[in-house]
Amino acid sequence: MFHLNPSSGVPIYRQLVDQIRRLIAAGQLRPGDSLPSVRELAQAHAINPMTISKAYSLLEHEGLLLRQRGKPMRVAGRGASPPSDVQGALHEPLAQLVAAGRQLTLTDAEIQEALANFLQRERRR
Amino acid sequence: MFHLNPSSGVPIYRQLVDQIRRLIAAGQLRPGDSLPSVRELAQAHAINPMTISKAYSLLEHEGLLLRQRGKPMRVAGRGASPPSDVQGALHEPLAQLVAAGRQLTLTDAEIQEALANFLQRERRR
DNA sequence: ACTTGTGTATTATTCAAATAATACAGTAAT
DNA sequence: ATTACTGTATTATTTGAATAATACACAAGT
Repeated sequence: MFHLNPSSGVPIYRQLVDQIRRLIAAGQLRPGDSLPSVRELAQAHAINPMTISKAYSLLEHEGLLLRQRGKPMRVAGRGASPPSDVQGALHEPLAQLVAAGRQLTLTDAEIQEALANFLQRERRR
Repeated sequence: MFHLNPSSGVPIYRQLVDQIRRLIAAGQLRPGDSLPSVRELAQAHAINPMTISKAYSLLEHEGLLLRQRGKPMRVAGRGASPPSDVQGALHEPLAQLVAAGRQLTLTDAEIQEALANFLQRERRR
């Protein structure tokens, strides 16, 4: 069900997180669907159950998965996710951008313009 | 001249590489300019000269810097400086920000608003 | 109660990347 | 030749993330 390559440079738990996120986004996994047990996956890929659990936990923290004690993880429903801390989650990338801009002696307006241009270009693709 | 944070999660040598790349792209550092000596930078930031050297070597390998035995590193290229490419210089931090925003399912306008807010707050400090 | 299935908290281990120590080689001025 | 600068090759050490071992808690069927 999943492609996990232990020697790819990308951590296994991250490969799993990315793949599950994509499957949910694409609708392959739908709200209510349950996921393979950590032991099942662990055995199939010859890795430790905790590695799978780590991936599941991250996705649960993101609001994409639901945990139910003693039962398998399930895909969460849409909009069922708790209100995310937008300012908090964006703080780091914002700070990075602004620091980079300042180092180039850009004004605030110029930084905003750079973002506007970037979004504009993306929209064109 | 540089902002190096040893406890940021991002390796120091990589922070340096990124910043120098941006400064060159934006024209802040021009062909022929020489860079601070590894010891100077190392002392200023209380880190090992080899860490700086590692950054310099990577940039030399990229063709952005020139090494001259016994002499300081210099920015590669000669003659007129290439046109300043602020947009290109900021591409990475911009992409990071937008990716984070998309992850939160924000609209482009909301991402721009978050930046505006951030700048506003900074101005107040 | 027992068995067999969930996930996971806690702790230990592994392993590779990042950093540092040391010694060396080139340049240039004195 | 000496001094005072450059950067770096080589080696060692540190550090932190990724992974694993172990033991535990809950659920559900028997």
